[in-house]
Amino acid sequence: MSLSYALLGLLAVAPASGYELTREFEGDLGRYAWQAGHTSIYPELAKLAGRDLVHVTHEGARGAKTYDITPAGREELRAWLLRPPSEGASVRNEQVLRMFLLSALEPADQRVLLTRIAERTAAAAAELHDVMHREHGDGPRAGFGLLAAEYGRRQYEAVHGWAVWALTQLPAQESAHT
Amino acid sequence: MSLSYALLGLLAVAPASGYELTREFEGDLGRYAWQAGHTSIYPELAKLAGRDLVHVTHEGARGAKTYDITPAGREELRAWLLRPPSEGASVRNEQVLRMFLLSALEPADQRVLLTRIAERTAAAAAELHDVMHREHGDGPRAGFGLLAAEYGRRQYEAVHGWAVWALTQLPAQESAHT
DNA sequence: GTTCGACATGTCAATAGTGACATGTCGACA
DNA sequence: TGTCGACATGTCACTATTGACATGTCGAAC
Repeated sequence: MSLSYALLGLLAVAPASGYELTREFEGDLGRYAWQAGHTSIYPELAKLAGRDLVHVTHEGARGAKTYDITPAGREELRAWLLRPPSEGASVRNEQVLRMFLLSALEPADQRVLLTRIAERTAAAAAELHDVMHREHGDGPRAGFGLLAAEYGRRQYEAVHGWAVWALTQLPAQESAHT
Repeated sequence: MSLSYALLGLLAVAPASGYELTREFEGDLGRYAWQAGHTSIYPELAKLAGRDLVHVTHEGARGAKTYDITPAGREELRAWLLRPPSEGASVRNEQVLRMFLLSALEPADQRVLLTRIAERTAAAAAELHDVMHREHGDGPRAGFGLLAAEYGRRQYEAVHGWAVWALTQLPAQESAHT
C-alpha cells in the first residue's frame, strides 16, 4: 500500500507523531500526491510498528507518540522508491477526470469550464511562485517543501497552458447577440 | 462517487457496453485520470440503471448490453462537471508520491531517480507527440482523445522540466572516480 | 470439427479508505 | 477557576475497490 511508504518517507526525513504526520497530509503532499486522514494513518503506523519498520521513540504529553523509522524501514522505503515504475501504479484524480470528460458538455459549457480552469490554475501558479520567492521558510522539511512547491507550480502552469490551448481547439463560438 | 460520473461522461459521448467502457479505462483515461476494472464497472452500471441515469438500449451477441445515458443522467453529469472545484476532490498518484519522498533518499540515489524520471518523461512526451501528429485516427471518440493526449503530453513535459530543474538543485555531486 | 483467443458478464471475499463518534489533555485567556 | 481551542489518539460501521474465481459465446484458423 502506498500510504505505508508515504509514512516511511516522512519519518525518514524526521521523526514525528501521528498527529504531525496527519497535518503533513493536509498540505501539498495530500493535495498533489496522496490523501489520507488520521483514521487511516494511526492504524497504519501501528501496523508498520508491528513489522518493525518504525518504532516509538518517545511518549510525550497528551499521549503523543513520536515514531521514528528503523533501518529495516529505510531499506524497504529505498527499495520502493528505486523500484522501476510499476505498471499498476495507482492513479486517481477527480480534477483531471473532469477535463477528460469535457467533450461530454456542449461547446458553450466547455468554454465556461475551460475558462474557469485557466483562471484558477494561473492564480494558483502565481501564488506558489510568490510563496517560493518571498522566503523559503527555514522551518523543518524546508528542502522537501521547495521541490514539492516547484512541482505544484509547474503542474498548474502546464494545466493552464493546456486549457488555453484547448480553448483554441473548440469550434468557433457562435457569435452571440452581444 | 467519481466512477459513476466517469461512466456517465463516456456514455454521454456515445453508447457503449460494459466491456467497451472497461477498455476505455485501460487507455489514457485510466492512466491519468481514474482507474477502474470491470469488477467495479459492471456493478456501477447496474446501480446507475437503477437510478435511471442510464438504461440498456440493446442486448447483442454474447450477452452484451449496450448502455446509453438518459436525460436525467445528462443533467446529473453536467451539474457535476460545472460544480465549483470541490475542496475534497480526491487525489491519489503513486508516481507523484515518489517524487514527494525524494528527499528521503541519499543525494546519490536522488540523482539516479531524477535522471530516470527525466528520461522516461521525455520519451513519453515524444511518443505522444508522434502519435498525435502521425494521424489523429478518426475512430470513435477522436476529438476526446486529442484533448486527452495533449493533456498527457504537457504533463510529461512539465514533469520532465521539473526533474531537470530538480537535478540542478541537488547538492553538487561528489566527483566520482570516472 | 475443434481449438483458441477475444469478447462479455458476473460473484465474492478481502482489503483500503472515509465519516461519525468517542475520549481525554494541555495551555491560554477571561 | 472555568472554558475553549488546539493537541492527540483511537474505534467502528459503511462504502469503494481489487483480485481470484467462474461462466459462457462467437469467429477464425487449422
